[in-house]
Amino acid sequence: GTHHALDALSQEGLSEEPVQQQDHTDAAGNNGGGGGYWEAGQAKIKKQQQRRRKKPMVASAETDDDGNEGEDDDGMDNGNGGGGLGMERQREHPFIVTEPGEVARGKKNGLDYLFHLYEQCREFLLQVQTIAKDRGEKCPTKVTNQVFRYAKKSGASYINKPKMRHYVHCYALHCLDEDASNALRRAFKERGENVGSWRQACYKPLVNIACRHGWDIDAVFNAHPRLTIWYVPTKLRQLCHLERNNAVAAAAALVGGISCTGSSASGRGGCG
Amino acid sequence: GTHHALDALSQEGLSEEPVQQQDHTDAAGNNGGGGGYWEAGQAKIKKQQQRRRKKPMVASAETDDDGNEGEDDDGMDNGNGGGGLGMERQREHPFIVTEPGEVARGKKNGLDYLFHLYEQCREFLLQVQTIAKDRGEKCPTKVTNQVFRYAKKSGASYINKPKMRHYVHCYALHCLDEDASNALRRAFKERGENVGSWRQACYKPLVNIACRHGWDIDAVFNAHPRLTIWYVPTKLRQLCHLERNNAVAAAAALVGGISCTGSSASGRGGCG
DNA sequence: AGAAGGACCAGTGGTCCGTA
DNA sequence: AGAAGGACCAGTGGTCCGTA
Repeated sequence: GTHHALDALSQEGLSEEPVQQQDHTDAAGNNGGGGGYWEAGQAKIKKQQQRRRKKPMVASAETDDDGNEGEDDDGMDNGNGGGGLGMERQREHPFIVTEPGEVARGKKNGLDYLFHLYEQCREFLLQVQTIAKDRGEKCPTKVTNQVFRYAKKSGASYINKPKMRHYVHCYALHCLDEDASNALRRAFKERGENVGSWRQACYKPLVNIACRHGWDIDAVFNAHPRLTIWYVPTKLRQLCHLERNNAVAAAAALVGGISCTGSSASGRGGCG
Repeated sequence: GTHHALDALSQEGLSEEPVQQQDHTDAAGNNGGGGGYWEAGQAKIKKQQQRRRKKPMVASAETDDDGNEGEDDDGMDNGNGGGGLGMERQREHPFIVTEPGEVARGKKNGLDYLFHLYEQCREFLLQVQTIAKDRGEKCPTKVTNQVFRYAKKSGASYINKPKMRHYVHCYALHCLDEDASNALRRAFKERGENVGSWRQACYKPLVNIACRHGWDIDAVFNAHPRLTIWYVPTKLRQLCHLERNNAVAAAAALVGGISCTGSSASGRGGCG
């Protein structure tokens, strides 16, 4: 692998939080009843669902650093029932908006490091693929749960699914238009914006790229070798769809009452 | 769609069975504990798992033919709580081994009809894809649960997942080498073999095809436009893997103690 | 307040086994 | 016995929300 100097950067001075322990006594179930698939992508219906509140947990303990203890098998050791009391689990430093090449100071991580995590995931996927092919098992083409599990088992405990999914579109912009990505970083750093607003701002240039490719954001992802292994984020997909509809409506307004020729949905309006 | 005269054939004189009703009171759960992913593909370990026995059900009722009742929405109506008593649900006729072009007599279905079901699934997938693209939702590339649900909703109640998965490799042979498939059908019909043994016999020629493509059965499926939408069956994948290992072992035996040059795993032995 | 990530949940892939 | 398919289950994709 091409393990990078950046790896070391994130390891110094991690934030800490008390370790939690989960009791697995509640069975999930409830596969009965309603909800069609088609409704899922629609509007905000599902957002209204009640979620069972997680009950506050008792602070507990486990030995951290469950890296490679030399198990020869790939079975997950999800035995959380580690030993002593009072240990604290580390949590990654929060990201801040940094310029390209800039190393974050203090208990922060920079965006070069964020993007490097995506490269690491890609390497883990490649390893999982190699193993799967060798064993004659089905071979993942995307960064799946299996890959995240493999990364964790390989000691990369700082990689996790919610984080990687959260920033996928930022990485996408970095891959697809590095100049635009760099300019955005510099602008948001200068304005003193936080990571959340930088992240939000990454959507728009991507929607414009999709526009230039007939609004097919999947095709955009699949055309890029480092991006094709990532699922297109739901929100980005929805934004592209909304903008396409806007473009279609604008085009329709232009022609007024004249009947549609059938090419308007894929017609080129302005792409931002 | 290219709806076919074969569709009608399966509709006359279906077998019957009493309708069952499922109570959803048992919650599944049990997500605690062991079992790593990697073990799943390995050997027969998982086969030993105990399965909870389903308790015998009370015979109940529902109105059949839940085809297009004119719902304008795609939500599943999985309300099983239909009306009158004493109705009986129909079950498809069993398949028999037929020659190409031969129509099954009596309460049987022939193999042309079986293969036609795969073409119908493909059409349903194409429709699902069209709808998904139009809505800006993620677009399936394979025949998924969603497609089976759509097929059922569209009135094709004779299509179901276990059946289609069961015979996928038979359809694969039909796609990849129609002459060999036809010859096999004729031979097995002549010998009076049942569908099960014909189905078993379809594996071997496919393994030979995989052999000629460097044992990459996924590549074989993906190279064929009508086959790429089907998941490679687990058993076929395993057979290809086993045969590859045999070929490697045989090659290794030939060279004896001489050190490996690294090309043996993909080297060409005989392909049957 | 802004942010990281454990853990949850609906719906999936896969196929067993109660059914006839 | 041979076969069709309802229904189950482990592990997935997706992300909420309790946490700090």
